[in-house]
Formats: sequence, structure tokens, C-alpha cells
Amino acid sequence: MQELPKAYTPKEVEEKWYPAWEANGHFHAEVHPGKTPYTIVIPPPNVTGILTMGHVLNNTIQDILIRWKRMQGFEACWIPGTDHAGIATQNVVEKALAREGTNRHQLGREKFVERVWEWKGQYGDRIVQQLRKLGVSCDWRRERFTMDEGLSEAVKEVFVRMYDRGLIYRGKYIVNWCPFHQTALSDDEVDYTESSGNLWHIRYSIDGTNEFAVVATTRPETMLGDTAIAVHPKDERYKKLIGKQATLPLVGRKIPIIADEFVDIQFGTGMVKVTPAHDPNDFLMGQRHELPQINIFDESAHLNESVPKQYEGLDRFECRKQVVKDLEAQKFLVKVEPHLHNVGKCYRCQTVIEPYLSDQWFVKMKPLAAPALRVVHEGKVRFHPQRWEKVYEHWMTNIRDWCISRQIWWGHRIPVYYTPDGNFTAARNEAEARTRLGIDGSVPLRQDDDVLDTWFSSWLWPFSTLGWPKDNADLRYFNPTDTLVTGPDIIFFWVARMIMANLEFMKGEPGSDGKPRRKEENLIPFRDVYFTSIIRDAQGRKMSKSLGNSPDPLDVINEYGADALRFTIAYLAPLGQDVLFSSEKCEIGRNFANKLWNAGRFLLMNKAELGGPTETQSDLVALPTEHLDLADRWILSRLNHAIRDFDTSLNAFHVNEATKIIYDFIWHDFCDWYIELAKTRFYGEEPVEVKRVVISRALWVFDRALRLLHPVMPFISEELWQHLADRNGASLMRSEFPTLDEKWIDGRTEEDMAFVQNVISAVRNIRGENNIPPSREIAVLIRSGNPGNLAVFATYEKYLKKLARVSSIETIESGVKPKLASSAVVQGTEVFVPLEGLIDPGAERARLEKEIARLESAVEGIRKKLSNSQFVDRAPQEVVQKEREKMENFHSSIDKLRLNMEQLDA
RNA sequence: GGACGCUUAGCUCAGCUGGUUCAGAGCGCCGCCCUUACAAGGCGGAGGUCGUAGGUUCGAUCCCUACAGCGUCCA
Repeated sequence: MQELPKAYTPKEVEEKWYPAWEANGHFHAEVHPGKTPYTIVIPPPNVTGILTMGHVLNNTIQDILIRWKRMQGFEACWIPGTDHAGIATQNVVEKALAREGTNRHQLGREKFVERVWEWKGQYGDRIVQQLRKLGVSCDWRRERFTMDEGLSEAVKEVFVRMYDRGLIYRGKYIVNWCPFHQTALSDDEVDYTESSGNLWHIRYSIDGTNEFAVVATTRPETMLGDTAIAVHPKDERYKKLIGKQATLPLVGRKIPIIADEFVDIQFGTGMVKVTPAHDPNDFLMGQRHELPQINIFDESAHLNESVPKQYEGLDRFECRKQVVKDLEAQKFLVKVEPHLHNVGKCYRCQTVIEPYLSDQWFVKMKPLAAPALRVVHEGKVRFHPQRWEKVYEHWMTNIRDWCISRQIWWGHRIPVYYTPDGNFTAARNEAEARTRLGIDGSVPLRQDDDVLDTWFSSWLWPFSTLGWPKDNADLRYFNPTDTLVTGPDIIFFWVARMIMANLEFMKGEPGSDGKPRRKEENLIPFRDVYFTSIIRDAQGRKMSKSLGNSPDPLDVINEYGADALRFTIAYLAPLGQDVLFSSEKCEIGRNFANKLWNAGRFLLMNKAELGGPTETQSDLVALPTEHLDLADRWILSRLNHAIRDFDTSLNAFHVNEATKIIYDFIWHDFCDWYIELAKTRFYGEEPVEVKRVVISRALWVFDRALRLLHPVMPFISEELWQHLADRNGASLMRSEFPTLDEKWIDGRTEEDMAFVQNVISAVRNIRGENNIPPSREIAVLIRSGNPGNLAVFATYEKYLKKLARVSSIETIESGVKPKLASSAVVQGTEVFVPLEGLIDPGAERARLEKEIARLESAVEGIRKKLSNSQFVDRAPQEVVQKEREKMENFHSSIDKLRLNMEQLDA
């Protein structure tokens, strides 16, 4: 066998294994009646997107879960895909058109949409290719796109069914309007940034009095559309004004003074202007009081004909200047104060959003929300961390109807058809529309121009990707899916809506038993939702393009390796906490990979040295249990602890803990101790047959460690695993995940080993504190009243010799006083290192004093406890007993240390 | 203004729901080492009254309350 290179080089390994796994179908899942499915649907990244650290976190976690379950024998299916990202994608193509000196209007709708598809064909798999670099084991044969034919069918089917049930309606509503894109935006497509503006105080004269109403506003130009003034009903200052009329300055319109609880008595003057067509709150207030809605803007936010002539045609910001100027000139402006407020901007073009009244399509959310809230309350869908339930609950109980129409061209066109005389219906296609409308082919039909919000396709993702609305085996088997891994920022826009959609549309669909689904646990889209944390930079700032503080994951992979990146991000990501990331942190993962690599290298070198038959796949199945010594029993106990704890952690979605468990096991238990101890046997006197057993067992343990590690670091684990034995074409990713074998968990062995480790540490401490170089061997004397400890030593003195570089070990009787020795007490056993000429008695005394002081402060703490009668009476007896034992041990150690210190002078 | 989260070593964070030498890890720092797997490494060491003030309890980093600072979401 060829010797491994001295350092691990990720690139070639990654480039070798990923295509091999994919070509062998290892990522693929099929309906398999004998196996339990475990399904994840990927949160589809925007087709225009590039891989970010957020994707790395999210997809690493998914891959850890799916690889783990796959190795555990589940039929693990991870469905990947991309989102058509309506506005974002349209924007990209429009920019390209602009560079060519044209635009979508010149091109026309049909040609434009063709152009977008072209773009998608050319660049649409960029992010998907980038994901592969990370090593994700998605079932690429099942890759979907939200504009696929199948998914489009699902969208139309859902729309028509909801329309027929009255769950979709058309209405005038105030929406977030982007005057640049001239489309409505959903709430999440609006970025809010704090900016400094002004608060203008404007005076309205009140009819029949000499008084004035003074209102404060951040948007004076909207006064042109005011239809009321509002005060709080309990505001004593203005009670008498309620019901009176005021005159709107510049316009002259008479508007009423109304009372509404929404008004904040503290804000400004306590009087507000009401502009129902241009402010979401005013819109609601207007509905409550049946106020007129006067729309003063056109679609590009220029003033329309509803305002006095001198303002018509002005841009809204020019108009603001003009209105302020005119108010001032006519003495209506009372004062102007600087004011900080949140301004909503279009997330694509940063144009200030205009709350705008327009015809839109809506989904009625209340009927959908109730069951979706219930399944979470009842724990049928579980959130991790659980606290997100409250956020979810708050949103679900205050839910508002969902504006689903977008005035753009790229997306699912709304399946509604209009006749010239204004009749309309939703339909799956034009023919169905004609049937529904009762018209023949002679009447021209026009389909709605708008497209649907992108989320209207992604909320169907857990079943549309599985072929719905067609009943099929995949859908029956893989839905409900198991785990969703996503960010809490889209809990409303995506997670909540998926729960609603699945509950609604899976009802009655055949389930895994072939019978129509009824029970809610079969109607949910997923059982667990893991909310990932936010990735921030080392200073704690959010990663953003404009700050340029977001490392390109592909650069990081090139520099450190995909496994190192995956490991590091998993290691750093506690459930529900933000992650402060910088690429240098990948040294954690890289160094670990290198450590692992060299452990493998060491084992393989020794195996080659010892000769014997080459291991085969089957050789590594059974654990060689001959010639077990303390170290062997100990590492098997530790391994089984690791297996158990890994399972516990990952079941609780504590990915960082699971990662740390493997790290600690491999680095500290296996490398620092087990390999070092095993050297005493490889280089010792035992016959070569025994050594071969020892190396085989070490390889067996290492094989299990690689299996444990594989979900986190798939590439290096596979590469090493293949080197351990002739695998005959098998892959680690399809091998069996280690399971707990209780019989190897052995408390006695761990105690004995802890004693050995502590003695070794004590000697190393003496060596370190006295600056004795490793090249200088030392002698050790042991004194103990504990025969068990002495017995362990008699058997395993070679461990101490090797690991602490000790030349000889002697046991001494009590009463014998070794001269000028450095000493320590380990679990009641005294360890002496006679070091005449090597140690500085002053330094040694200081060392012992420090240790005595430490023990004395511990004793003091216990003394306080034990002298407290309340503690002795009320604490559990075993706790009290333990404290007493501790106290005794500490006292005994202190006595010994004192005595040894005195002898330094003798 | 409301809800939630965070505050532990110089830095970044664990501490899994009150008692084990429980005060930890990684990085950084100091000292000794190229000891035949690994200097991307080994061994040893220094560093914290666990945000503040109360409360519950025999006992609090952990549970409760208030406050401060930071952050996120909602209004």
C-alpha cells in the first residue's frame, strides 16, 4: 500500500468523490416499501443567486441530517431545486436588455419571457453547481424549478380550487408599490431603513370656530389626498372638536374630524391627518369610518388629476417641496422639526415604496391559519428552537390577507380570464374558462396580465416537487417530509404558508397506506423545522454585499477545503444563536482534517510495517477482541459514549454539539491518548501476531470514527475509509452508521484510565513546570495505600514510561522519604520525581503551595457547607456524604503535599 | 411602545433545563520540544467574584423579578 502524503490536500479528493457518488446513484432515493423514508426539501435558492455563507450553513446542516439518516438505513431523500424569483430574475434580464439599449416593453411580453428562459438555461444552474462543491448529497435526479411544467400545474390547480371556494378574491387594497418597477411588492420585499426626515406641523382651520387643528406629518404632500382629521376619543383636549368639519389647506376640501383609538395621544399634537389611499393605517381607519379614498398618484408616483392643477404631473418629492413652500407662503405651516423614521424601499432598486391603492388579488388567510396554528400548538410540527412558536403564533393570530398579484411578466400568470364585457373566472386553461363562462370560441378572452407572487409557488414546494396534483407513489411515500432547515426570517412568508398549503391540499390525497389522508399528522408538510442562525462577520455585522464582508464560499473551499468549511460552520453554529464567521476560522476544520489524515497515515504506516494480510471490507466488520488491554477497553467505552452522545445531540438538532463530540473523540481520546498508548504495543515486546490484532482493532475503531464523522466531513472520511481496506466498490456514504453497544461502556475501565491519565499529567506538569526537556528521561517513585491503583500501575507502567518519558518506576513504602523530589498527589497516590540537580527548590515550593492553596479553598467551601445544619439536614444524604468524602480526600492530599514540601529542605 | 433572544477567560463561544475538582473549549498569549502520524503538531502554564441589584433554595453560571447594554422581530 502506498504511503499517504504528509498533509491532506482536499481539492483532488473532493473532485474525485463527488462525481463518483453521483454517478453511482448514491444520492438517489426511490420509493422503498421496506424502508422508512426520511425526506428533506431544500429551501430553493433564487435561480439568480450565488452561493453565500447563509446557504453554506443551511445546506451543511441539511446534508449532515440526510447523510446521517441515510447511513442509519432510512430511505433518505433530499429534494433540491431553485426558485424562479420573479422580481429578482426579471431585474437581471432587464439590466441585460438595458445594456443592449432596449427594454422589455420594446421586446413585448412573449419575447421577454422567452429571453428570461434563455437566461435561465444559460445561468440558472450556477448556484446548483456551487452547492455541489460543498458536497451536498441532494437527489439531483429530482431537481425541480418553481416554473417547471409540473409545478405550474400545481399552482394553477391551487389557484382555481381556492378561487372556487372563495379563498381567493380580487379587491382594492393598499399595497407596497414600487414606482420604478410599477408593481406591488409583498411585505418582505420591502427593506426598511431608518432615515432622517422632518415632521411638518400643518394647520387646518376648523369651520365655525376660530380654532385650528394642527397635525404633524412626515409626508406633507399626501395632504392633497386627506379625507379626515383624527383624534383619540379619550383625548380631553379635542373631545369637543369631534364631528366638526375642517378645511383642507391648498385644496379647500371640507373634511370631518373623527375619533379613532388608533391615534397616539403622545405623538405630535395628538391630531393626525387621514389619507386612506396613501397610508396603510389610514386605509384601515378609512374603512372603519367609511371615508372616501382619494388616490393622488399615478403608477409612477407622479401626481394625478385629483389634485389642484399646479401639482398635477409633479413627482412626489418635487410635490412635497412645492406643497411645503405653498403652505408656508399661506401661513399654514406651523413648524418643522427633524424626525427619524423608517422608510421602506424596494429591495431590488431601493426606490422609496409608495403605499398605493390598486386592484390586486388576495388570498383569505384566516380560514387557512387556524389549522396551521393548531398543528404547531399540538406539536405535530415542532420548531427548533421552540421559541419561534411564539412569533409564529403572533403572526397567525393577527394574520392579514395575502396580496398575491405582481405587475411583472416573469412568473406564473394569474389563471383568470376576462370577457370583453367584464365577466371573468379562474380556470386551468382557456378552454375551461370558456366552459365556465359559457362562451364559445368566437368571444375573445383575455388572461389577467399580472403574475403571482413567487411565494405562491414555493408554498406548495413540499408536495409540488413530488408530482402533485397527480397522485403518485412518490407523493404517498415522501410527503409529509421530515425536516425543514431554513431561516427564521421567512417563517411567515414560507414556513407558515407551507403548513397551510399542505394541510389544505393534501386533505383526501392518498397517503402511504393508499387511503385518503385525514389525520393532521399526515397532512403536515414536515415534522420538524430547524431555524438556522444568522451568519455575521467577525465584528458581528450582518453579511452584506455593500459592506463586502461576506467571504465567497467558493474561495473558502479553495483555500481550506469543503470539509473544513462544513466542519467549521457546523462547529460554530449553536441552535438559535448567530454565528460570527470569518474565513480564518476554517483553520479549525482544516487543522482537524489534517489531524485526522495523519492519524490515518500513522495507522496505515504501522499496518504496512507489521505486514500480515490486507484488510478487506469484511475484516473490518467484526471487532477483534483478543488481547484487550486497558487502553483498548477504554477507547471502546469512549467510542460508544461518542456514538450515544452524537445520536442524542443530533436528535435534538444540536449540530454543533454533535460536531464537537466527534472532534473531541477523534482528537483527544483517539489521537492524544489511544494512539500514543498503542505505540507502546507496536514498539514493544509482544509477538507480531498480537501487534497485528492491535492494529486491526485500532483500524476498526478508526473505521467507526470515520463513519461517525462522515455526515459532517464526507470527503476526507470517504478517502481515508477507502484506504483502510479493500472496499470492493462500496462507499462510506452508503455504509452503516455506528450504533451503541452498551456492553463496551465501562465505568471501571474509565476510572482506571483516568487514574493513569492523571498520573501522566502530573508527571508532565512537574516536567513542564521545571522546564525539563523531553530528551531528559526521569525516574518516578509511587506511593499509595490503594492496592487497586498500584495494580493498575504494575500492569501499565509502560504507559507512563512512554507518555511521560519516564525511565524507571519504583514503588516505595510509607515512611521512606525521597530526597529533593518534586511531588504530586493523584487520587490519594503520591507521585515523586527525584530530580537532584534539575529542580529549583524555590520553584517547586511555589508549585506545591499553589496546589495546597487551591485545595484549601475547596476545603473551606465544603467546610462552610457541612457546618450549615440546614445543608446537612435538608440536602439529599448522598450529596452530603459526597461532600464529606471530598473533604477527607482533600485533607489527606494537603497533608501529603505539606509533608513533601517540608522534605524539600531536608 | 410590545415580544423574544443575548451578556461566562484578551477574542469567539460551550455549559443540554440547581449539587461530580463546575467554572470549560478553540483561538490568542507565555514556557519547553522538529519525541520515527501530524509544527495545520506535542507537552505544560497564566487568564474569569459567569452584566448589575434583589429574590427563591440547605445550595444558583443555571430558576424568578427588576435594571443596564447589545441584537432581532412586530407595531
